[in-house]
Amino acid sequence: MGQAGERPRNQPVQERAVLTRDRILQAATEVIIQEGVSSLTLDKVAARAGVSKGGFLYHFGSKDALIVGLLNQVMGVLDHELNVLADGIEASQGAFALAYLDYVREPTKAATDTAVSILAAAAVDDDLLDSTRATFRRWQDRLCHDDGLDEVGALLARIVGDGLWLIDLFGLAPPTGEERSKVIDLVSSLISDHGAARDLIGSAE
Amino acid sequence: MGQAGERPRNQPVQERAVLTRDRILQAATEVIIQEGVSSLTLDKVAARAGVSKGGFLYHFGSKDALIVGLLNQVMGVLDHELNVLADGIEASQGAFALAYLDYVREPTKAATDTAVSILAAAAVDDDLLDSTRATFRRWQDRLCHDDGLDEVGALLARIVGDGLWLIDLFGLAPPTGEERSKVIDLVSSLISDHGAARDLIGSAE
DNA sequence: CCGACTTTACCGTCCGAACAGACGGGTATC
DNA sequence: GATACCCGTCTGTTCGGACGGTAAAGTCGG
Repeated sequence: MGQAGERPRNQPVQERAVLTRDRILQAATEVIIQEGVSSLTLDKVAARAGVSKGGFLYHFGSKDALIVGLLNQVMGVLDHELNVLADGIEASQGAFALAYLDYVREPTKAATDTAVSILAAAAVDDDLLDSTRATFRRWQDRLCHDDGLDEVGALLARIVGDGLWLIDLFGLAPPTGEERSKVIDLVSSLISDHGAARDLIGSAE
Repeated sequence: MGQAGERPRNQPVQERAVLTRDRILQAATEVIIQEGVSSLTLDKVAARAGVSKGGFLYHFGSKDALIVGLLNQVMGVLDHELNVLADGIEASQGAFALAYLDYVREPTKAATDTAVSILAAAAVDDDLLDSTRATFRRWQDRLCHDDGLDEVGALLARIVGDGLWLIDLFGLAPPTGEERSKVIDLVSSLISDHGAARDLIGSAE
């Protein structure tokens, strides 16, 4: 059997319940990362979480519910980390965009988990991604409006950020740290300098 | 039943065989697009291709083989279309990079098929993507060397190209044609103008 | 403070459906 | 008549999830 996360006894029920829920989510993430999306079965997740199948189904009524739970949790973490990163940037404008880019400077655990969950959702049923899509739409809005960026710069930041992130996920010849950072620096300076984009377009045609 | 693609009779065997093969690949692609990756079963693909299950297994010995075939075919198409596009661009340098960007100006069928196949492969078994990864590595090499671009520009082109493509795949708030084209134009002019990138980096720090 | 009751959190088993792949053929083409 | 191409059926297995049971934790009247 997989190493069952120890299940604490003699605790307030409500508290223990949420811990079990978290253990299940954690177990599911581990299964996907280690064995792939197709190995994500209720039995395997339950076993790894140290819970019976019935116990599992008490917390998540279906496999779809598990995946939605996975997405909600991990997207929440991502959103929070992005906010923290944005707050730590002292730029007058474009702080969120710079954070968005800085976040993918190297692959992080939360980003990987999210990507993995998205992949699982897409593999099972496309509709499960609806709430995730809403989050991305919110990020796009925030990039456009809250930061005072021009729309092209905002979109560029998101494409580069998401692009790197998704390239990492599928392992499609992901760039290593050196060039990767240079690209991020380039794009960062591009969107910080308001007139640069327009000048370049003008000189091109 | 699904509309079985008509199966031509009275034809040279070899020719008919390859046609059947193509019909199967086509049917598999349609199933994934219309019903999702999880609905990709041998029975369904065989029925839609107008072939018995045994007939299917004659051409593809396993489900994995089907997915690999799917990837190889569609990546070949993509590679070919990219080359055609690159040949039609009269730029002195960076033609392939410009083609790479131009290709995702709007989502195309081949790109969608590829993405969908990649998703299927990733969902079933990560290793099935190995040959696809090799193709991306070749593209990256070509972007770097054959075009005389600087490495940062080459990488930027690929990140933006792949980024847009993958955002489309998952429907993660994909940008519409207007802004999308502006971003592509911006990046295109950036990588065409050799000194622009360096100037921007210099002025930023 | 104490019993009776309800609710929460979880267990173990069972089942039907779906699926991948094997096999033993048939038939048209060379 | 050999062989490439294809058919139809069968089987073992796997997986999702329904279900009945149970022991704690919480609630409440007396």
